[in-house]
Amino acid sequence: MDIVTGVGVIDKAMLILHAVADSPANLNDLQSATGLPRATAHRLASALVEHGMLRRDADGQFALGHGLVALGQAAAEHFPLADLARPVLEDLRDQTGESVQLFVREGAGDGAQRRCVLSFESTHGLRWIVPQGALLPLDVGSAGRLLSGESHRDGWVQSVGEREAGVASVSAPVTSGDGSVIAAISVSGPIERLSRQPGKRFGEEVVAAAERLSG
Amino acid sequence: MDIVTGVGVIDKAMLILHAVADSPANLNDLQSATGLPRATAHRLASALVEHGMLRRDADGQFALGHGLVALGQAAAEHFPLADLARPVLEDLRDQTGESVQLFVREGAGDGAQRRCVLSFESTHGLRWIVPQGALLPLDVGSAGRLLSGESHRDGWVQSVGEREAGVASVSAPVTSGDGSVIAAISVSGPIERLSRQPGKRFGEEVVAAAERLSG
DNA sequence: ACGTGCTATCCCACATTATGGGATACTCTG
DNA sequence: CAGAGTATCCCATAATGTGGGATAGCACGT
Repeated sequence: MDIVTGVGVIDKAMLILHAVADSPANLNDLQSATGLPRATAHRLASALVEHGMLRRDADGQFALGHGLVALGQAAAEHFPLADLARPVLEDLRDQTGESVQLFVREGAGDGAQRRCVLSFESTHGLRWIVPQGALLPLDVGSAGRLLSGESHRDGWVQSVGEREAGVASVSAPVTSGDGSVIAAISVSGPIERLSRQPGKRFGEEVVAAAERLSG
Repeated sequence: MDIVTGVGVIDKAMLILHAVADSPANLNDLQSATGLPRATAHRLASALVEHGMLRRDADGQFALGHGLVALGQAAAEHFPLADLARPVLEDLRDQTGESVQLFVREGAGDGAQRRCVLSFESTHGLRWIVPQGALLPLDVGSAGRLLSGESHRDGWVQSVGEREAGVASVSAPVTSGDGSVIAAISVSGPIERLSRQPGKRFGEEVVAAAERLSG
């Protein structure tokens, strides 16, 4: 087995999925991308094909399968927040002209992270992009600190050049009926435009958007 | 182990995913839906949560995870045919007023099936619905027989009450540059509207749509 | 407050399951 | 036809996942 022992089949299967996620891959690509032995990679990939998580494309390469898009759709349907948030975020993006995102906390305890569920890009030429589905750390960035429980005096939290140099952001919490934070809305862009006090600049707008969603 | 021995971890994981796909489920639901022992279901589900394929919702229930929507999106991006087909199918639906679908063959040899990649519903009150992502048999239904290699003299294949009583359909092949069949476009609806010769009624339209996509 | 029924989570000896090195079968290309 | 680059198959080995049961946590009703 690999140097790292104690990894389960599911972990290996996920390695394969993510290796294929970027672009279709043949067995050799899989092997080098995952570090798995050929036979193992082949067996797992074949099993995933059987279940529609992967497919063989015209060239015989492994690509993400159609079962995955079906499951992905189902997943989106079972998460109504994203649908509700779409128009709100779009409005916010138009108001501010900057990139806006919706983050949710994901994972337990120490390994917790935040996931960008929704992302609309700034209309400016110089724009800061967070891809949908991206996983970001929980301890840096305004939305991250917000989701990790940091208090927000004015309804928002800001950060300047914290997670990424040159990027500033303001975030506000989306709360459920009982007041618990279930998500965070974030406006982010270059410091040059957001200034060193992004909260002053866009705090009100972000909070308003977050409140439209809360409840 | 279960009565059915020889099933792999991945198969069990997929059981769990599909059990959750319909609606969020707690551990007991999972247990009865999958037939897996509690401990096993719990361990696998937890592993899937770690990888973002599942998540714990507000009630602690297992639901489809955000990682899944990200992968699903990526999968859709890597399958350009679906995007190209969208406007074509929409036009076809408007022309015919009936439900239209795009099918691709999936799986090898004996266990081959067809997957509905795209589905637009008829505007009629009485409509025949094939959900996106659905897996259908390859040996019945016009699109099924088409994808399993049946010849199509007039450019289309029809079926009447074959897979489902009361439902008729016409399908035409989408071919790649070298003439091989890579997908099938299908118009289907109640026999009352499509008649017992759906090919005569909508054959031309389906073939035209399929040709717009081919190549 | 206490018991009761429900659930999620953890533990550990066991053997079923996945493993992976290597042999084989394909499929192009020159 | 030789040769390189593939995918696929095989099978002895042991590492992995298993699952019965024990524990912990939670919510409700008496």
